[in-house]
Amino acid sequence: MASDDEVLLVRVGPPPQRGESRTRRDSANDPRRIRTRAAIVEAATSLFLEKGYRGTSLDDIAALAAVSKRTVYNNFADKDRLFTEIIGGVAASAEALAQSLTTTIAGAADLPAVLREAARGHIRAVLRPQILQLRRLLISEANRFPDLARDCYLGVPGRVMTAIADAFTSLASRGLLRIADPARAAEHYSFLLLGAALDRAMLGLDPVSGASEAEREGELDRIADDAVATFLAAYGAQASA
Amino acid sequence: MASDDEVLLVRVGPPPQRGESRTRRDSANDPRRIRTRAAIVEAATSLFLEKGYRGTSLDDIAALAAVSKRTVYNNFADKDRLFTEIIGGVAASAEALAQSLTTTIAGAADLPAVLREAARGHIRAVLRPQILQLRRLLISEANRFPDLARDCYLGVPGRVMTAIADAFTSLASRGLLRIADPARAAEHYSFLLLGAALDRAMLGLDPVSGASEAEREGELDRIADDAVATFLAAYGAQASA
DNA sequence: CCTACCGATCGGTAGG
DNA sequence: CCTACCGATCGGTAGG
Repeated sequence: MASDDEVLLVRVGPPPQRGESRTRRDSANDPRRIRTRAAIVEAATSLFLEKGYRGTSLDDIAALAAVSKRTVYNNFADKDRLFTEIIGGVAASAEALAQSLTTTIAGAADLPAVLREAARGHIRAVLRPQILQLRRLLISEANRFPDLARDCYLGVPGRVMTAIADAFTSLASRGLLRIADPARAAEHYSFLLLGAALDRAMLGLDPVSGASEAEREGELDRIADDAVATFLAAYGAQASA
Repeated sequence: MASDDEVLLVRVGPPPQRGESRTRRDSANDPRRIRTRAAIVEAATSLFLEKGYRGTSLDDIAALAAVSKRTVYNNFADKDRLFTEIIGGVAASAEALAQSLTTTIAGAADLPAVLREAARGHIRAVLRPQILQLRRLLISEANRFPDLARDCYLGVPGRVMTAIADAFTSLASRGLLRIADPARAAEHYSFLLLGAALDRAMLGLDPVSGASEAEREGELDRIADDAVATFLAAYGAQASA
């Protein structure tokens, strides 16, 4: 499984240009400014994910980034825009991570084995601490930032869902699955796999019950295998529904 | 289906006695004190559910309850305890609501029809605005109130899950289901039914896509029926898994 | 039970 | 003169 834990914190780069990209080009590409902005983004990302929107003050962000608060305001118009950019960046990273999960399914030869492998990776990706924090944060602030929550949902789990639905359609056309409604089948697959663990994780409970690391890994595998077994029993080529 | 929307706001009654229940018995049962406390509980419940913990000030609560802020502190030690009592009361009401959903399944004669009916009621109960707000609130404050979140989870969805598992065990012993792991089967049933709609609702999206009321009701029925069909295809007596 | 008020901290901005 | 950035502080409001 992927070990790129930092992929979620990278969003480092020049600030978005607003019109006057020609005349201010030099200052925008100033290495000092780029470094400063990256430090703010990194600090804000970890603080927002950990403490939420209201729980994070601009003083905290400035302190962690080792810049003055005025410097934060020189790079971001206000707290709302900073938050939106940060979460959008994390969601974009999560989206890239998610896409890699669904490419392998469609070409499956031994479907059960491939589905089990994909499911084992999928549940571990979704249960990564950063992803769980992102979900919690979007849920917490869905009232304050409804567009952000909707865009992130459509961008990450929504795209994964349609990718799974497309893969199922392809598998059905090859006679490997019996799918009447691909979108519904993708929902069923996703929540057979993720529902219980995600629900527990969102409420701060351990998503899996194992004590040791090995027990937890085994439990994750069992969840994935059971989900695939139930899915194939219902949607497999030889199934009755 | 139940139309008792106010069942979640009732928790009206004398304050919990702390030791000295004899000497202060009169003042604790004072009708004025009971009425005042009920007003505070009602105001705090609606504000906490709507605006969250940090978004609700004690001034707001006092104003809505038409009492002074000092009166709130005369009834509740601090904001944390007020919040904990409020949420515990809402969860207790939700628990009572949930229990009624699972009693009918076990004695099923026509299992598919009974499951469909139970599922249609179940998803509507979970998607009630107050229940969704409670879930959102517990997720948002799971870091600040970990014990509360855990207790509410074990008390409401956890008990529903075990009740479903027990019903499945009974149905399996009568040859109507093929269940190897009742707890897992209950998870699969629950999240086939609720997963997608709950996930969308948590992020502020419409859980169902219909525009008119009738379309939304039809979509809810379809979600329930599809979940039951998939579940029975996998776990029904004539299924292969 | 109310008015008044506290230590602290919030998001945002002043001058240099 | 420009920029990026600083120390200090603004007016309001939080829980208590």
